[in-house]
Amino acid sequence: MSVSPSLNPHVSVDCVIFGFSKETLRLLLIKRTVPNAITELDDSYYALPGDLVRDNENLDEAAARVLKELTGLTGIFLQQFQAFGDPLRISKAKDRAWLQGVRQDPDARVITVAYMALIDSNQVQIQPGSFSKEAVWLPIAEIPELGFDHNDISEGALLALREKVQIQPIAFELLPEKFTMSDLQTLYETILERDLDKRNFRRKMLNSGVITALPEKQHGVSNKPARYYVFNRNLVENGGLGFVNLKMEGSFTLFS
Amino acid sequence: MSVSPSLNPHVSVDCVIFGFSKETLRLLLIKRTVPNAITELDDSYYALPGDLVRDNENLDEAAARVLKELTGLTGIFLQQFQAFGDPLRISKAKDRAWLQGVRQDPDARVITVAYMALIDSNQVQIQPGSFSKEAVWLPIAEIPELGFDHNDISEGALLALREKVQIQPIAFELLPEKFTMSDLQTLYETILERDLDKRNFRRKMLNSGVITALPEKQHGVSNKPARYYVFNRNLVENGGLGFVNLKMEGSFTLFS
DNA sequence: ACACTTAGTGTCAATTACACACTTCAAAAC
DNA sequence: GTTTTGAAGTGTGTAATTGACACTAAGTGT
Repeated sequence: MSVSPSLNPHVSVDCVIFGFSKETLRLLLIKRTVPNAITELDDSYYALPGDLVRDNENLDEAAARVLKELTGLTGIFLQQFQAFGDPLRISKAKDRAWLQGVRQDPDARVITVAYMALIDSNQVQIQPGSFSKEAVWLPIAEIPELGFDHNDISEGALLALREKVQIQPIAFELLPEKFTMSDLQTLYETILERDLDKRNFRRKMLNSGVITALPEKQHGVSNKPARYYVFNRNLVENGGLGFVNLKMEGSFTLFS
Repeated sequence: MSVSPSLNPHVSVDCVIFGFSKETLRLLLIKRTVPNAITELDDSYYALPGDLVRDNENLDEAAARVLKELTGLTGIFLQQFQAFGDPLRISKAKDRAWLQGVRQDPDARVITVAYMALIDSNQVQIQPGSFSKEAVWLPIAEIPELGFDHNDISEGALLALREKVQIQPIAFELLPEKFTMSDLQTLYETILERDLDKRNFRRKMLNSGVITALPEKQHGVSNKPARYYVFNRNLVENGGLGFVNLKMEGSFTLFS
């Protein structure tokens, strides 16, 4: 039945790493530098962090390794969302130049499995060296042209995030341990790209049981200090809470 | 940065093909026969249809090819849902025997991208020869031990289907062109594994606008004949309808 | 003490969800 | 041709949820 292809593809993982700071969603991107054959100056461009999957590791492990090498963090939210395997996804000149630079066959096909990661960006210290001289948090509205098909992958991740956030309480992964109700609302508004009513938001969040109020309040702010909350990680992860459903405008629900 | 693994993995696609008949959800599985070194009789076992991805095709094309070779059908609902890449996913003796039979290195790693397909099983005529001497529709409750990690993949597909059905009107893909309201309700009840109220179901389905009543009714049934309906494929695919949201027991909705 | 800024609070009307039982229609049985 | 059988089809009242909406509270800075 199956005829073996002439050359096996390479398989990589790429991580779309989301962070949230200064009221914007951001992606953690790495900078790559490649020689430009014409100008003889170096070109640089951004790409998603990723790597080939190694012999002895599974896909989740590979993605976790990439994330750890770049950020030093482990145990963070990381979820596979789509594989990308267009035979022509490596065709830009600079991508080929980069592959040559890392001594890989630039004609080899690479199939990649994309993951999305949600991290509290304040907690990250970029690890020197491993992937790139430089890594930056770029607002999603300002993402330039990336290497390979990484723009497509990033857009896919954003759509996946928007869907997931409507079904599971995962947005908390983007906030620090303690956060205010306004922080949380701003985050949701940013991800969903629409305004939410303050009072209704509070009511539903509190009724849902996914967060707990702390006795502690803000200090040193020049206005009424906000109360801090924490995410009920244990309760949610142990199935104490079901499906979270963020109803979309124009939607309708089926069945009792 | 990245060290090339000693041997590139193979990449395949596997299709979890759902059908619905006699009030049960079924999977289309193929039978594989391999020599048993000890008994010298042939062993056989079931597996998901799949194949290696070819050089010139993308992942969706590979999955569509597998589906077409097996069923002769094109243009049917087919959606990627997860990649599986455990290094030990090929370890059972019969899987290795089968790989040897098709002249592939039984030690090579295979990473697979899994798709789920929804088809009207009445419409399928299994194509002879291509994949297997035999293909069968087995009720999901009666799936035996499959090759590779195909039990895991099937379970993943079922969970994905259950989630998708709550968000998008795709269950129709499992029914014939014309169907009765009871057919539809039974299908939903089967997928969701819970009973639904007849009157509430009808009301919401009709209000949702995803189906249209035909003037035609059943003939020759020994009870009150049911009306036929069709799925509004065009309306739904052109974005005329939004998010479909099937609220789960114990769920809660967030935000206005 | 006053200005400034963000936090925090309650109600009402409209919509949606859910529970629930009888009548209608056609064929088959007698 | 009357009766039996079995699934189709229909409506209402109650409870819960949604969504719109504006003022007071609590700090800091001047």
